[in-house]
Amino acid sequence: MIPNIIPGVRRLPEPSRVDRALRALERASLRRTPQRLAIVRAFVDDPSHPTAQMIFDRLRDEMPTMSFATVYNTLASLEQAGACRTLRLDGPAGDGGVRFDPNVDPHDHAVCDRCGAVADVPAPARKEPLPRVEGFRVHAVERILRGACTRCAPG
Amino acid sequence: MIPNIIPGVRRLPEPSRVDRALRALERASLRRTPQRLAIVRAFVDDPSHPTAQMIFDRLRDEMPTMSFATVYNTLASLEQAGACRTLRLDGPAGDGGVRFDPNVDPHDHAVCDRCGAVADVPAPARKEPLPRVEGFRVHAVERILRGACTRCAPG
DNA sequence: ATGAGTGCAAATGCTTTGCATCCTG
DNA sequence: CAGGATGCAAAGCATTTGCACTCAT
Repeated sequence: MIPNIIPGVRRLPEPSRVDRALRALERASLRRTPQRLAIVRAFVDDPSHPTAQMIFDRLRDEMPTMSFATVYNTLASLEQAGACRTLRLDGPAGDGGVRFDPNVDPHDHAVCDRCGAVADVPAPARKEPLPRVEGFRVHAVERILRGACTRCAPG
Repeated sequence: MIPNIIPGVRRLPEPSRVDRALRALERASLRRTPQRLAIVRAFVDDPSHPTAQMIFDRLRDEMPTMSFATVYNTLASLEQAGACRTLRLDGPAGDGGVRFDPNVDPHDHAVCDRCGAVADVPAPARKEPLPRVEGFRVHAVERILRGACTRCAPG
């Protein structure tokens, strides 16, 4: 079943996303097992940045033997394969879990400090140069936009 | 495991920081107890973004009765009082804990993907306008600079 | 038959909570 | 003496691990 999402609406499955993930699995020489396929389908088009728990819950019905460990393993594999990213963005309202983001294109995250909702925000059109930091080689910049969603702070 | 401070050297205590924290406590009508004072002194000048565990360990010697709960309580109070900030920035090398940052001035964080070290990076001089996001009211932008410290990736 | 993948349960680690006690105002 | 603060231990979670079993190559 299709769970709660916050500001975004659940997009209809885009075959391209599922395909992209499956190709990533193949590239990493990982087998296309029923469990992995189910996990991929369960979250690859979900913009709500679900936790492993949420994904696990979604799959209980259609695949009652699904194991928690398999969810974690698969998500870790997908991340290694470049088919998803992991986030930790708990703020004041955060629930402390790792969240999985099937969107691997560069983008920021808007996080509601009150309800913990997360929304993707397209990266700025003009890409800025990586900042220089002494003693560091910067590979990427991750931006979290903290605030309140209109549902929590209307008006 | 506790990653060490990377580029920064532990600064000598700046009375102003301790004072600022104590004033924040006062403003929040929180008592200046020996435990809180010790906790403040133990991390307020530490740029390594320690975890509660690290702070607790530091205090074991000078205050053997110190309780873990008190460390958490005090740090939560300090955060509420605006005297510190909490971070979760575990990446690939992250150890999963909440980290405490006594620096409440606007700044970014450089995180080493290999050893988990964290360094403060002064915010860019020219401040950019807050990005507009539909369905959100953005209060602040948090930037994490992912990369490798020169200790992990020399040259 | 070899090894990847899975499922179950137990273990781990960080954080929070409950509650009795202590202390300060 | 009332409420804030502390200390201790236990409870809660999310995540990881160990191990036996299954299945595909």
